[in-house]
Amino acid sequence: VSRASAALADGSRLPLRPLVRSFFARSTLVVARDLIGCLLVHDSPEGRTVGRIVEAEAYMHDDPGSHANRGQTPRNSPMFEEPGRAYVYFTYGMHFCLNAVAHTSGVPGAALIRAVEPLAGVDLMRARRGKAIRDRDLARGPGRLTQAFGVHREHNRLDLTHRPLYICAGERYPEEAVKSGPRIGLGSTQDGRAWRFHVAGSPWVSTGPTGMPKLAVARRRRAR
DNA sequence: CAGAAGATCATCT
DNA sequence: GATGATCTTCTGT
Repeated sequence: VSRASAALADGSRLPLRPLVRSFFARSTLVVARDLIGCLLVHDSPEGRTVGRIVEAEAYMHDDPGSHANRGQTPRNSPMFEEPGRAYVYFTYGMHFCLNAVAHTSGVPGAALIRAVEPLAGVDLMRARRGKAIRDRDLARGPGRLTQAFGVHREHNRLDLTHRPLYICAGERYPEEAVKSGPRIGLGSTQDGRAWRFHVAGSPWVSTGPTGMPKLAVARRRRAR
């Protein structure tokens, strides 16, 4: 845990500088990479939560696994809109996932925020997640993260460059500290278009030590 | 309108 | 490693 996180731990008098829109108006791949180390902040009615992004995933338009791959639908329409917005969708009947819309020149794309290191508002996160949840599990995974931060359907399309839900510049991790690899699962690309980024060795990432986590759905699909 | 799949997680063995 | 929870969205007819 770095000095910065210790400083953040006591509360909210830190310099939170929201990212500007041009940050998101780049290739989805680069945005996903550069989100590593940035701070996710939610100023909700219940209080503020802050976490350092340690894992993100790029969904490019030509990735078969991207919601936008087969054209625009009501659900994925935020991916076709202005970069810097949130794309929040509901999945598996229980979970929300938070993406930052990122692309250039109208080509749809989004970066899924998969895990953060809790920095502030830990008590609030635990209140939302459950009393017995260990710190490590508060926001390790896209569904857990949205639950800990109180992100719901209503946050879809919100502008991530300002309150209440925003992303701020943080420490940039050096290249050697960030691992990347192809996302796995059905329709995952072998050509390097669908990429996951995470902080190497961080206990806060959902990615396992040996590589990518298994996808239950792909497994079960295979079994049938 | 029915059916299937899903950018997941908690829990059990 | 395996299973159930739970429901939205999309596709095909």
